Amino acid sequence: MQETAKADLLASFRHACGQHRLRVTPQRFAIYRGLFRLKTHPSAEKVFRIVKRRFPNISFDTVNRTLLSFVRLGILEFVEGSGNSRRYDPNLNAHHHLHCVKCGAISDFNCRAFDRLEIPPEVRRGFTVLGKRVVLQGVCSKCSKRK
Amino acid sequence: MQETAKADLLASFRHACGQHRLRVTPQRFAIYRGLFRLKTHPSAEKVFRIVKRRFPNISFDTVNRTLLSFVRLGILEFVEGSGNSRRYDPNLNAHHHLHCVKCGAISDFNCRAFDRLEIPPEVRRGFTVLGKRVVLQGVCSKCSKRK
DNA sequence: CTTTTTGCAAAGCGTTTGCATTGAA
DNA sequence: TTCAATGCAAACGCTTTGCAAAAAG
Repeated sequence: MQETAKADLLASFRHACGQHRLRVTPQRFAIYRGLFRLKTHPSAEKVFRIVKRRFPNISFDTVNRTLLSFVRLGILEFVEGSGNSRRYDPNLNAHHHLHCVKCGAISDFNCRAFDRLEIPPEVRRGFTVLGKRVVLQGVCSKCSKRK
Repeated sequence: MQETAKADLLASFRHACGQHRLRVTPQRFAIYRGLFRLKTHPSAEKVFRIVKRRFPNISFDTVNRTLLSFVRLGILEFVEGSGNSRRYDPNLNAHHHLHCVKCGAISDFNCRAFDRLEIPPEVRRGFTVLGKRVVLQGVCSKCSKRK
């Protein structure tokens, strides 16, 4: 069962790489696998720590460069963050974000009404829209409690 | 006319500072004035260059620290940006953002329908909403032309 | 007079680059 | 065998911190 899942993942990874003339390396696949286990919006550092557990010799630079490549491939997206380090989002389905202004946490929420938003035609003139998201700024429950 | 505008701006600046026990210094006022001349989403570096034209001795650190203070005061907001340096937004009215994924430019657009979006009650449970914005990712006209 | 703020310098942190070595195709 | 990818180290850019001197209240 687990093995089948892994084989499927590898197949789809090979497919994605093939389309973009990217070589299939064990490091890249380890990063790819690691990403789909995460339900968060990790920084490169975070992905590095996760992948390092299974692949102790991997270097931070490889992780960083691979993440940038994956964005180009469309496997990942950058996430708008007002903080220090760049954050990535492996969830390509329609969803929306909550930004905690205190701790910097980014979490997802779903809302069908938001998904259906129509972009005004004037905006489309002069700007090619690739993605659409509602971002709510505020204070998360952890930070509210911490007072 | 210009002088009146400046006096009004100073009065409102004094008011904002008074409410937060922040001292009124010429540097801070110069930064405050500079911000309201800008229609963009500047980085600290950009604000520094603008303010330095009228206040040549000001240091970058003062600008940087002042911007952070202003965010605490509510004069400014952080802007979600997927890039390198932190960006600020002096426009506190309801508006929405276009992010160019190529050059990192952030521009505003207005849309009454977006302004009126109702936030789902389940989201409000557990998250105190302070701001709401639609963010569109895409390619700006300059980058489209540049091919 | 007291306390905050400024300006400068240094430290810190994340990201990017250059290059020799390794490994995929 | 070729050329891209890796790992390492150094460079870089932006942000933050510490501190003495200057300025605000």
